[in-house]
Amino acid sequence: MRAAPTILHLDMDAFFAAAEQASKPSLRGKPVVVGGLGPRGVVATASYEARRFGVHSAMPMAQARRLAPNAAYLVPRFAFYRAISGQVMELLGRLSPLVEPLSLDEAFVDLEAGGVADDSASARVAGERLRRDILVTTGLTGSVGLAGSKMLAKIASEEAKPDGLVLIEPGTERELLGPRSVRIIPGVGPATDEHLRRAGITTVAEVVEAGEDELVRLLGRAHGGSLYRMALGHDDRPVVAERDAKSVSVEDTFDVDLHDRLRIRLEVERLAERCVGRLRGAGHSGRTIVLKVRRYDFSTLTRSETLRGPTDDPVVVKEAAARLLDLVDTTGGVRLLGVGVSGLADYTQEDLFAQAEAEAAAGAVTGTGTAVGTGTGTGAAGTQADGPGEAATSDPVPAAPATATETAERRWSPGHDVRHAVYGPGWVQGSGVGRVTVRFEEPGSPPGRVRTFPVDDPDLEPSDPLPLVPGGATGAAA
DNA sequence: TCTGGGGTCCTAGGACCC
DNA sequence: TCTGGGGTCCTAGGACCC
Repeated sequence: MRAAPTILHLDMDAFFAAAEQASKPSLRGKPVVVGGLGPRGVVATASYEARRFGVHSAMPMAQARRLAPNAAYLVPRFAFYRAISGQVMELLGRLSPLVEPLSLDEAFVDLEAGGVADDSASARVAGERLRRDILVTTGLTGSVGLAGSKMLAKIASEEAKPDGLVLIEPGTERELLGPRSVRIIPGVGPATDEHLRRAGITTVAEVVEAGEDELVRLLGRAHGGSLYRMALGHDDRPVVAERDAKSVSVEDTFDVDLHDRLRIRLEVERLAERCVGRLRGAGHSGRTIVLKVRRYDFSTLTRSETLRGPTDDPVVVKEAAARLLDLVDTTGGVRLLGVGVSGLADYTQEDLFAQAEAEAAAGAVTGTGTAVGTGTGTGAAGTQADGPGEAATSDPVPAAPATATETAERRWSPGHDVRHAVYGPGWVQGSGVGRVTVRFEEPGSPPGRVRTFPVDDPDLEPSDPLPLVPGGATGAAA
């Protein structure tokens, strides 16, 4: 806990939805819901207008549609959000070398390490200037929390939403937190809340009264201990700039449950390949392969296997995943499959073999003079240098063979940018029965009008997102 | 039309070792 | 010579976060 509020937490307001509204003028001031549009989709972000209808993150899309039937429903465009996020993180980097991103739209900044602030007044000035810079360069609003610890800075930014700044003066945290629900403390979710409620604890003050021993008894060593410290306002966790990834995973929920064992095996192999693609793209290898299966009744299980050494070989991961699948009963159907790799390293088992052989060979050279192929042969089998990384090697395989029209329609996802040879830039409002509807407008323009085309219209083509701010560099390499 | 996808951290039991 | 006491690794599951 610092004596000055020099830890800053930035949280962009309704980030995905706000980015879509900024890029599509006709959606400004309107309810916008971003999320999966399939039969099993959930809400990723709802604009504040949509929240007024009761729509919120993680809500099933079907429920959102019942609550807000007139909202715009869009699929997320991560490449676009990443580009904006990059601009925001760049601004944070100007404040301090110590920036800890938590997600695309959230980060901690250590203002003291950046030398920009050592007292409340200058911290507030830095925070307000940051909010202004973010608005100018991205056209979006973010909320800022300032406090003497990470936990309090995060609570402050939550209080500041939307489009605000809250500074918690060190020394005032106990009276501020005391009467609030325990849910205000990060790490207290529905389960912990219920657990505490049954023990008669609902407010932060009651957590303090209960005492550390009681909390440890209720919640366990780590959780109970940290909750007690947080309730007192004690939090000395530093802002850490770089954190190494610990696992890489890929999963798919299917529109309809899978029953066919062969199909299930095929999907597991495809997931294993995608997972390895990401693993290699990040320059990693891993020792533990994890298979995740969610069954028709939503019961979820994992099976894992740890190899003797780390690998980034798609065949090795695929075979391990297949072995793990053999351990799982899938009768009744499967709604989700996932493949992950943990125990990450930046070398592989094959590297070690190659190294060991090279050493043995080096020894053999002086020893017997009968050295066999040193390294080159095994090296080729090992690191197959620079894989294709995250290349989109596979399109989703539809459950049933697609018609040509369906294939053409898939090119036009709702919300994605397009360009028409005559009408210029616009975005897909919807598609179906062989037609695609486009609204012609762009970030700086007034709300545009809608036209409909055949899905195979040669004048219409997909395009990259346009910058949200004139001269800005938001155009994502999507 | 009930419940995504990508992560992190913790717990608990058994194996194994000293 | 009635059952010690850690430590670490592995596996499975669960809570939580965005």
